[in-house]
Amino acid sequence: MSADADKPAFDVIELLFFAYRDFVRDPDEELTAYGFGRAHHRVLHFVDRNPGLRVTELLDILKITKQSLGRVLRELVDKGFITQREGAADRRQRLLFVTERGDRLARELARLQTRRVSHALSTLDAREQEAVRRFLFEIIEPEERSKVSAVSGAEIPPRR
Amino acid sequence: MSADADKPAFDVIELLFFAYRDFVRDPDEELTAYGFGRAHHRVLHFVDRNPGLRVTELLDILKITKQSLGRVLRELVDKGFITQREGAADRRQRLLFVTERGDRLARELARLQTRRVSHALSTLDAREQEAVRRFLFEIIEPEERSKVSAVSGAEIPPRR
DNA sequence: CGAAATAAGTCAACATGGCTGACGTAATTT
DNA sequence: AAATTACGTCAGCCATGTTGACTTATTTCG
Repeated sequence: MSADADKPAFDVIELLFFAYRDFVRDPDEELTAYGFGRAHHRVLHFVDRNPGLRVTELLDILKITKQSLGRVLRELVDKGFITQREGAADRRQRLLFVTERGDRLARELARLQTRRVSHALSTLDAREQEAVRRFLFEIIEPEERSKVSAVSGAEIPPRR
Repeated sequence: MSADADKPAFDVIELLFFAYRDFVRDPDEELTAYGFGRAHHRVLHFVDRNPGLRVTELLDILKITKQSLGRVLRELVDKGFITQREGAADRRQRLLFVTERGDRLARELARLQTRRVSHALSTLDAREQEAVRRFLFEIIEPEERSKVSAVSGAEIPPRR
């Protein structure tokens, strides 16, 4: 096989650390201007991408507790970046939507990260770009993969 | 070009989030048994990989403050996972080394992450694997790349 | 119908790991 | 001899995660 499963993959482990460290840098800076942090970014992002998201679904995506989410969600609602609407079928639900302001911020943050990602992808041909997507997808915990496919637009080409 | 620099790269942005979320999961669990957290892991990892690392260098790698590092470093030293030795040339320096215990833990944590990474790499051919390394390397802030090459064993094949 | 389960929110207390600012000490460099 | 550097430390603050307990409204199920 090409990958020695036994020999420590130090290089990729470290690249993941450094890449992620810098991947979240630009948004982090921008967010301080709004009094927000990384946690707010994540919530805003997934609500922007999935209008009408239920709170329970968001908790499952983020893998944090209801209480942790509660704090940042309240701030996002108070400052007018997210609104909640009662579910039509199930009135216990508080479906989440971004406001126009929320959408603008979400897209600005996505633009910053897209700039970085697009640059990196531009050094690869189409097949190699697909390989990157497959690699990241396969890093994800197996039971989580179907959920990621559902929530994210990412289409992962099959192995081989 | 293959990558639309304007169209938001939502798929890769989200894959990076989910992949990193799960990438740090196994070590996080293991670490609680020692009363350590993610911050200790990072310190232990880079000292294990770079014996004799200087404190200043470590600060530059982690991009945190001296005070933040001080806390976790003290705990790692107190619990016998890291030792400090006076620099031979410059006696102001406190060069960092892992103890035998430290080495064992560092390698165990690396094993967990290697398992995940190796699996993901195994779905790719050799050229695609190189593409993954190049992608991650290009995500890193340009001025940081040479430092990463120096500290990490990662050999990044040139673009094209 | 009534009981149980579910969706969501909230209060309180605590842990981790960042941060700033101010200082101190030893050693090296200029 | 003075300035700089490497490292450490005290004190306090902030963001974001945790557990545990409890409430309210609504839906589901026997």
